[in-house]
Amino acid sequence: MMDRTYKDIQQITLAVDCIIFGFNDNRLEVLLVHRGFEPEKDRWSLMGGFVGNHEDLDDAANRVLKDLSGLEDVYMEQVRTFGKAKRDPYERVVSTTYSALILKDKYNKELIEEFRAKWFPIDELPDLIFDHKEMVESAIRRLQRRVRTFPIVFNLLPDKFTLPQLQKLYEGIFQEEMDKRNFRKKLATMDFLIKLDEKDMSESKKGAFLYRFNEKKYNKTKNFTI
Amino acid sequence: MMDRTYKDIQQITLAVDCIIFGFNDNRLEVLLVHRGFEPEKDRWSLMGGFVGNHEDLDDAANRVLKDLSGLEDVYMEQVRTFGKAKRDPYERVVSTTYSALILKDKYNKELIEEFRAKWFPIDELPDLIFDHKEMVESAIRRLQRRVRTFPIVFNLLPDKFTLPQLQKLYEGIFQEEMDKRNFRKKLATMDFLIKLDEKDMSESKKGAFLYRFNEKKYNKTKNFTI
DNA sequence: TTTTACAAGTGTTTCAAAAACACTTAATGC
DNA sequence: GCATTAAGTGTTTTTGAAACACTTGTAAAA
Repeated sequence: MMDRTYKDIQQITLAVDCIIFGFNDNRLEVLLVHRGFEPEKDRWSLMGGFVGNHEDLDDAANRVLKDLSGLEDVYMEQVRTFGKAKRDPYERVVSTTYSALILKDKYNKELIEEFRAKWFPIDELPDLIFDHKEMVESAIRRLQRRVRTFPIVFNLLPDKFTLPQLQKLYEGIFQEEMDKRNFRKKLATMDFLIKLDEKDMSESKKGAFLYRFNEKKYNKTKNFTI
Repeated sequence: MMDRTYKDIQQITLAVDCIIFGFNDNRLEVLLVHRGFEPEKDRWSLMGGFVGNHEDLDDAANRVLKDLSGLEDVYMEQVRTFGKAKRDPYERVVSTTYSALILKDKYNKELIEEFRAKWFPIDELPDLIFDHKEMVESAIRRLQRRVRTFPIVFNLLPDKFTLPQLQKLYEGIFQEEMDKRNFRKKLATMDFLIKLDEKDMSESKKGAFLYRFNEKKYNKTKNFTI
C-alpha cells in the first residue's frame, strides 16, 4: 500500500450481492428480486446492498441476506469481486458476491414477497441487470467445485432427508445424472450419514429411509469427495 | 442493489494488493516490499495501491504490478477480497488481492530496488503487516489448486526449460516431492511440450533437454491434470 | 585415456478408485 | 392378488495413481 495519490479523491461505492441457492422440486434454484423502479425497471437482479463504514464485508453480506430472507447463521461464502468501471452504467460500484445456501422452507415468505423475490431454476434464469448473470454463473461454478470436497449440501436439505433426495440435489448442482449404486456406495464408504428407522412415504409407495448428517462422524472422514 | 441508505455517506477506500510469484533457485518465491515509513515501519508488505475512480479493478492490479516491476501483460488473477472493518487499524480499506506469475529475470531490477522489494521463498516469509500473511497464504492455496488443472506454471519459466526444472517448479508450488518417472509419464501422455535439439548443460554433466510449451497442442489436450 | 561422479532419462507392476451395468423388494392403489 | 413405481442392492471392468531401480551421457579428476 504505497501509493496514496488516489485515496483522498476516491469515490467508489462498495456493495455486496448475494447469490442465494435453494433446493426445491429436485432442482437447484436461485432467489432473485424484481426491480420495481427505474432504471432497469422490471428486470431481475440479485439481492444486494451497500457496505457500512464500520461493517465487515462478510457482515454486510449476512445483513443483506437477513433483510431479504429473515435468516441468520446461514452458510455463506465469498465468491469474487466484480470491479469493472462500467459494470453499473449509472454509478461506480464495486461489488463483492457471496453465495448462500438456504433451506427453502425456513425463510420468511412475507419478506420475500415484499421484495418481489422469486425462485428460478439455475437453468432457467431470467434477464438480469448489469453483470448479475455472470455473478450467478461464477457462483454456480464455485458451488460445483466446493460440493465435491466439502459436505455443504446439507445446508440445502432439511435435518432428515432421503438418499434419493440427496442424489437429486447433487445432480441438480452438477446438472448431470449420477449412478444410484455408485453414489450410495461412495456415501457408504465415508460413513457419516445416520440411517433412521423412519421412512419418507411422500415420493414413492415403498418409501425411502430418512438419514441425518453427522458432523462428528464427518470430521473423522479423511477424504470426502463426491 | 436495493438499499441506498449507506451509499451517500460511505467512506471506504478500495485497494488492490498483489501477490507476485517468481521461481528461482528451484524455489517458489514471493516479492515483498519493505516499509520505510511509519506506521509499521520496517515491516514487510505486499505491493498495493488504491483503485482509480474510473479504473477497472483488474487494471488497478496491473498498474500496481507495472509500477513495481515494469512488467505488462503478466498472468494475473483475482484471489479474494479482504474486508474486515479493522483489518487496517489506521483507516478503513477493503482490499482485493491478485496473484501474478512473473519471470524472475525479466523484471526491472532498478524499480524493485527503488521500492526496497525483496524475494522471499514461500516457506520463509518475514513478518507481514495487517492481514498480508493471510493474503499470501490464500494466494498460495489458490495457486496450488489452479496449477493442477491449468498450464499456468509456464508463466514462471523461460521460453525454453528442462523437465527437471519444470518438476522442481511443481514441487516448489506443492511443497512436496514428486516421482520423476510418474511426472514425465503424465506429461508425455498429454503431449503439449515440444522437445528441442538443445540441451541445458548448466545443472548437470549430462545436460537436460530443453522443451517449449505449445499452446496449440495444449488446446487439444482434453484433460490437463498434474 | 581411463575412471569417477552425478544428474538425466527410462518401464513395469501394484493398488485404488471410478464407471458401467440389471435385478429384487416393499408398499400402494386398483 | 395383481399391477405399478420408486427404493434398494454387488460385481466386474476400466482407468488412473503410486511405488519402485537401473542405465546413460558428459565433464572433471586421476
